[in-house]
Amino acid sequence: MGKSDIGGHPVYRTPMKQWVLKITKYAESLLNGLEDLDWPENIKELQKNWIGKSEGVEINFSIKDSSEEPIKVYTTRSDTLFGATYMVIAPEHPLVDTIVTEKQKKAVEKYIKETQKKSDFDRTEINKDKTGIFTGSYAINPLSKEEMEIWVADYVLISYGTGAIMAVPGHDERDWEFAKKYDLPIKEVVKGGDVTKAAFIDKGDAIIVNSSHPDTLSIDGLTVEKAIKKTIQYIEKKELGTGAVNYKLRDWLFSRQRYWGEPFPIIHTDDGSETVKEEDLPVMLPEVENYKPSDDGKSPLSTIKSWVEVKDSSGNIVGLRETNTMPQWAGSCWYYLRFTDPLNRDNSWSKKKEKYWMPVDLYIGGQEHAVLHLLYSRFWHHVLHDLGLVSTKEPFKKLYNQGMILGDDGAKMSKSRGNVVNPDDIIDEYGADSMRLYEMFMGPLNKSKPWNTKGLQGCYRFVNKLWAIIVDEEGKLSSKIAEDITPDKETLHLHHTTIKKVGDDIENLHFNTAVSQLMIYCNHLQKCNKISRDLIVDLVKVSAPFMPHLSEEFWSLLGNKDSLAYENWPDYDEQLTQTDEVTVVVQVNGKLRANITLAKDSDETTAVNAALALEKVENYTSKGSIVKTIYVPNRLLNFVVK
RNA sequence: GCCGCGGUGGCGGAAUUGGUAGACGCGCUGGUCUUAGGAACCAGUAUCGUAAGGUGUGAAGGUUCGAGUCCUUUCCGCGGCACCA
Repeated sequence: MGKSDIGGHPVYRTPMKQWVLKITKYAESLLNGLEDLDWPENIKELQKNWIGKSEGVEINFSIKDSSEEPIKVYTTRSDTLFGATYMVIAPEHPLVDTIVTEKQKKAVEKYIKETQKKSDFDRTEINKDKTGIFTGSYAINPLSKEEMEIWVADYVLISYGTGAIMAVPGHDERDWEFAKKYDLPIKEVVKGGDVTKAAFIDKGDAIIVNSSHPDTLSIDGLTVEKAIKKTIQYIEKKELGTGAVNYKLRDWLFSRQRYWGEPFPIIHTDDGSETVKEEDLPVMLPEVENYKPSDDGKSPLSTIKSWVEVKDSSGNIVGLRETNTMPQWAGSCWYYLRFTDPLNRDNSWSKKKEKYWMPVDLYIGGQEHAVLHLLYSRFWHHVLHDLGLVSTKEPFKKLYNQGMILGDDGAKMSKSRGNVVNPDDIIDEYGADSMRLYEMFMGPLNKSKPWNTKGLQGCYRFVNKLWAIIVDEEGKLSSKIAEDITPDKETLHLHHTTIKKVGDDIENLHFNTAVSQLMIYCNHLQKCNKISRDLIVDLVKVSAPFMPHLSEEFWSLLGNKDSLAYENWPDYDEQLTQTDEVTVVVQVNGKLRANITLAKDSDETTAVNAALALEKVENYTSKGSIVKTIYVPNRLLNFVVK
């Protein structure tokens, strides 16, 4: 038995009445909604797997010599029905009691008791040795008409499908393992493997064998896919079962026995339960000294009599408040909606504001929320949408996962490893702008990357460099900066390229290359003796997202009263981002041999002539004859020589 | 086991999407300045080679005039799921 982390108290299982949200009703909706979202593929995949849709068929297996209702099983592989040689029902299955024979009763009861003792973890441990017990009863395979032993085993879960399976040991690894252990028959019905050695589970183009019976049907020779279709058709026609869909997604346990959490607005009365009247909402937590758990495992709220008891005007107790509280998710599932209208006292949000702001254009968050938060809030939003309370079906249009900053040893930061970097210390020493800049510069936003204080120092150096360009030693605007300067061609080119690239990179969340461009530009400006004031104005604006504090400082030094935050992004001249001379690479047989500088958009003849005039190139081309010339304007010239 | 992501210098990472691999930064080497240390600045820095030149994006093949980028096989690392019938 486990012990609690704090205090080392024993942990045990106990049945409790809880609140559950029926998220399973929205499984299909949540799955379909994923399609149009601009989310990372892996997150969509995680949600898809979490929902775990599977399509198959539910089939009734009648019990031999019994008038009891048949056992219903769920399978996705109805093509292997002829290979089903035994059945297994979960220990919790309601039919266990009625099926078990007198002779086996004791053994089965003992087995069920044992499984009850196991934790969920032990029961689902994959490498666990499978256990089970024969019930003494038999079922009839509806297609092969053969008798099948019915077993109870805890490798079948009551919570999935129908809680009962047809076992096909030839083509299912779990069933194969179980059949081997208990010496149950293994039958090959899909060709391609050796079922005496292992279950053969490939589907691909595999062909069905040993699957016909004169009184039912034959699927021999069909592919798995076709056999599935044909068997389902037959099963439905003969009313042996129906097509069915299953999801792994479970209903959502939504109550906690804690103080901190929204109370459920429910009052229990002698006649049942009712919701708190709208004018009495919200139900607030009582202010108390002690919110430690109670001794009996109930919510701490249950011990606060004055809060629990709801009285009418004459002081009679008319009901008792629900004392469970909601989990943290209750807030995180809809906070973004409240953000659209945070001061609204009458409603959670107004339709107008919701319509204006929603959906969230870009949601940046960690990958750890891939399934829980991001699935739960989608669920709430779907429900709200169905209730007509929000205007979009999906809450978050684009999702982006930022990577984690690791310790300088490349491992996740943790106190026990001693590799934690405290931002406050960094900010004290280098300033918030240097830290921000470094975090942007480290690498792609979505990648995890190790912290490196040396790298941060590089950014700190850059910040100082920029300061030195703009500010003189007395803290005034540098005398290098003047109104009447005409920038040279190179400076102008760099300037416009920088505005363009930084803007584009921000748009694409490529902050690291945006910073790099700023560095390139500043390295150049540093060498200039005179700099036009106009250029500095723009530079300060494009630096602002990366160094907001310093940029404001520069902005005010430039004589502005208002915040830089109100400025527009500067324009750039596309013409000036281009150069009129380009370097064209000359290759011979794909190997780099020389560079030539040409006027922009030169034609092929000009390029070829310029290239062949070079001795370096000529040396190679003269070794044979030029059979082909590839020219990519402004880029490359390649001679194919044979 | 299944699904997803990723392997580029000593390190973090660039590469206009098939067209000069290594931008920018760190580190390192040499230099200027300095009594010295630090800072700052200048030059160099994938690798083998004195050079000419050769080789290089985890590995092996393939497509192409040309591959970090596309295709096939394979190895390694990270994340998620895991008896879901």
